Amino acid sequence: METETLDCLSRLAPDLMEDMRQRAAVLERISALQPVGRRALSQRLRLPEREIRAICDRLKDDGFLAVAASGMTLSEKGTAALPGARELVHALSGLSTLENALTRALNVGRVCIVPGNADLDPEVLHEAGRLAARHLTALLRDGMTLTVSGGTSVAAVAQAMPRGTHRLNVHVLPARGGLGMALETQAGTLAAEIARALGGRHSLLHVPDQISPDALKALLVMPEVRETIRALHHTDVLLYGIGRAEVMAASRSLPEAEIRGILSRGAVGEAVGNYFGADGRLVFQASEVGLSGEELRQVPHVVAIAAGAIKARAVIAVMRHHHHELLVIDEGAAREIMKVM
Amino acid sequence: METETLDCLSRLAPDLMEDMRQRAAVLERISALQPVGRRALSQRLRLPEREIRAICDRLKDDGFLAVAASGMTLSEKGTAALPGARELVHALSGLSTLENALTRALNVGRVCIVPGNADLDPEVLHEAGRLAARHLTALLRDGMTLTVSGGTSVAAVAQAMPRGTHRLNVHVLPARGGLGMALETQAGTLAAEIARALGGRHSLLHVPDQISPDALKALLVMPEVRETIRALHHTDVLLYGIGRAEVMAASRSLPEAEIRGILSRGAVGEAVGNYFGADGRLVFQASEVGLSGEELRQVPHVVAIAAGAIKARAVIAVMRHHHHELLVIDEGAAREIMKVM
DNA sequence: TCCCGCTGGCCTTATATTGTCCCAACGGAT
DNA sequence: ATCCGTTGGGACAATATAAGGCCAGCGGGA
Repeated sequence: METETLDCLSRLAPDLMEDMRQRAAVLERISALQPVGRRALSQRLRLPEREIRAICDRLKDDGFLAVAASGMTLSEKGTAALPGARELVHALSGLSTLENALTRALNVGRVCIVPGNADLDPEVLHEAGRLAARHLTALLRDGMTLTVSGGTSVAAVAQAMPRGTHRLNVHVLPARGGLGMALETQAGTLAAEIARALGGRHSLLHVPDQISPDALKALLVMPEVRETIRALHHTDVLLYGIGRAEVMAASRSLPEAEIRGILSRGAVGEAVGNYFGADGRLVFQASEVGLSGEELRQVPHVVAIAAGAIKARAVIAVMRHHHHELLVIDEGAAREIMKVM
Repeated sequence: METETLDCLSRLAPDLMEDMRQRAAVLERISALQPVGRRALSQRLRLPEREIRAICDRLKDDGFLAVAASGMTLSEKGTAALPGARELVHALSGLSTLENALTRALNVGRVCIVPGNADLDPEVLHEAGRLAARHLTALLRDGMTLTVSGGTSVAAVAQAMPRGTHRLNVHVLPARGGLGMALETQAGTLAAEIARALGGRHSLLHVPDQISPDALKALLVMPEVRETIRALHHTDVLLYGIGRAEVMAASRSLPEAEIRGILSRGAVGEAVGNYFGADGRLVFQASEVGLSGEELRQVPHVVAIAAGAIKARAVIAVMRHHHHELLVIDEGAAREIMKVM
C-alpha cells in the first residue's frame, strides 16, 4: 500500500482518515485479542468505550465481526479485510515512512515499528512481542538452532509465541547462563518456554556470569555444558532484547567499581551481556561463556527487539556494531532514534 | 493514484469513503465553477444545500477555500490539492477502472469519462466539453490546423474553451459546410468561436450537403473554397461529436427514402457526415465535400466526444472504423458501452 | 445609478451522537 | 454446584451536530 494516495487523502480530509484509522485499528486489535469485549478494547486503544461501541456496531453491520457471548470475533470477511486494515493503520500512523527512514539510517535488513510508547503503556511491549514472534516463526526452519537472550522484551516474545500451531524441530538455547535476574525473564526460562511453544527442544547453560576461573574450568568439562556451548556457536537465528548499559550493568550483580568502569568507557547499549559505545564499539563483555561480541557478527540471522523511547541510544549503539536482519521497536523508540541521530 | 488502496478503503468503510468522495467532488466542482455559491453547487452535485454548506464549511476551516461576496473560490492550498481531489473522485466513482476497460475494448489511445449521464442531466455535457477543451489545448501546437464538426457536443467544447490564456496561432476549419442545423451548432460557427478563444484564425466552408453537381462545380472554382478544402486535407487535429445515425439522418434535410436507405444498410453511428455500421463499416457519406470517411483514417490526432447512454452503440460503431487518440464520453455512455459490447 | 438576485452568516428547532449506568447471561475457575 | 469476572445489549440524560429558514450585504446587469 503506497503512501502517496493516503497522504493525499489525509491532506484532503484529516478527520475522515482519522476515523478510518480508528476503524482499522479496532479491527486489527480484535484480531489480535479475539474473542474480546468493548471494555478490553477501549483500554487497549485508549478510546472511550462508547466510541468503541459505535465503531464495533458499524463493523458488525458491515459483516466484519461475529459476536458471541464471550466477546467479538472476526468473521470470515473480517479476516479477509485484516491485511488491508493492518497496512492501513500502519501507513496512516506514518509508521511506514518511519520504518523506511530507519532501515536506511541504521543499516538494518528490516525495521518493524509497533504503535505506541512502551515507556507510557506496558501493553506496547506485548504487541512488539507479538510482532516479533510472528516474524521469528517465519524465519525458523526445521532443524535450526535458535538462541535467545533474557529480559522482559524477549519474555514478551516468548509469551506471544503461537502455541503448537505447527511443530518445528528447533533447538532453543540461552545465549548465556546469566543468573542475575528474576527467573521468569532469564534466558534459560525463555528458551524453554519458546521451545515448548514451537514443539522443539531446549538446552540450558548454568554458568553464572560472575564465576571464578577454577569453577568455570570445572563446569566446562561437564558434557552438557560443553555440548550446549558447542551448539551456541552454530546458532542459526539469534533473538535478543536490547538494554541500556547503565540499567543492565546495575541489574547484573557487578562490583560498583566495575560498573563505573564500563560506563566511563562510554557504554550506552547492551546485548547478550556485551556492552557497546555510542559508535558501536564493543567496550565490555560480561562473561567468557556464551556468545561474545565478536561472535554476534557471525550469526546468520540476528533479530533484535527493544521498546521505549528511553532505549533509543542503546538501540543505535548496538545497531552500529553488527548487522541485524530484523529490528522490532515501538513508535516511541523509533521517533526518539530519528531525533537523536 | 492506484486503485487498490482505495478499493481496500472502500471495502473497510464505504460510508467514510463516500464522504470523502463528496468532499473531493465539491472541491473539484468549485474549481470548475468558481466563484460559485452553495445553491449553484447543490444543483450541480444533486445534494441538499445544507449538506453542501457543511462540506464547504469544513473545506473552509481546512483552508482550501477562499470566500468572497461573489462566491467561493479555491485558495492556493485548495488549488494545490485539486489534482489529488480530481483523481480521487474519479477513482472512487470507479471511472478509472471503466476508462481502462474501455481503452482496451475500443482500442482508443485514451478514454476520458465524465461523471453523470447527459441523457438525464444536461450539465454533464458541459462538463464533458470542459474536459475535452482541456485536453484539446494540450494537444495543439503553434501553426497547427484544427478541424471541427458541428453539433451540441462540440458546441460544449467551444463554450468551455479557455479564453485567451495563451494565444495559439492555430487555423480552425469546419469539417464540412453542412447547413442542416441551428446556426449556433454549425461547424463554421464553432470553428470561429474556437479560433477566437485560442487567438487563432478560422476559415469557413459554405457548401451545403445537398447541392447539385453544377452548383458544386461552380463553388469549387472559388479561391476561398478551394483553399479551405486544401487546408482540410492537412488537418493536424480533428475534433468531432459522435451522433446517432437515425437522429443525424433525420436532422439533415435528406429525402425520406434516402434516410430509410441509410438505416437499412445498418448505419448506427455518425461522425462528420459519415455513417457507420455497428461493425465499423462506412455505409454512407453525406457529401462529396469535406473529410471523407476514408480520410478520417489519415488524420494524425483524432478526438471524439459523445455524451449520453443513448449514444453507446453509435460510439462503438465509430470507434471501430478508425483509430482515435482521445475519446471523451460521460459515465452513462461508458457504462452502456460496457453493457452492450 | 438603481435594482434584482445571488451570496454567506445567523438563529431556532430537530436529530443524532455521546457519556454513563445498569442488567441478564455466559464461561471459567474454584 | 457456585461464584466471579467479563460479555453484549439496553435505557436515558447531556451534548453536539445537522437541518431549515430568514436576513443583510455585495456585485452584475439594466
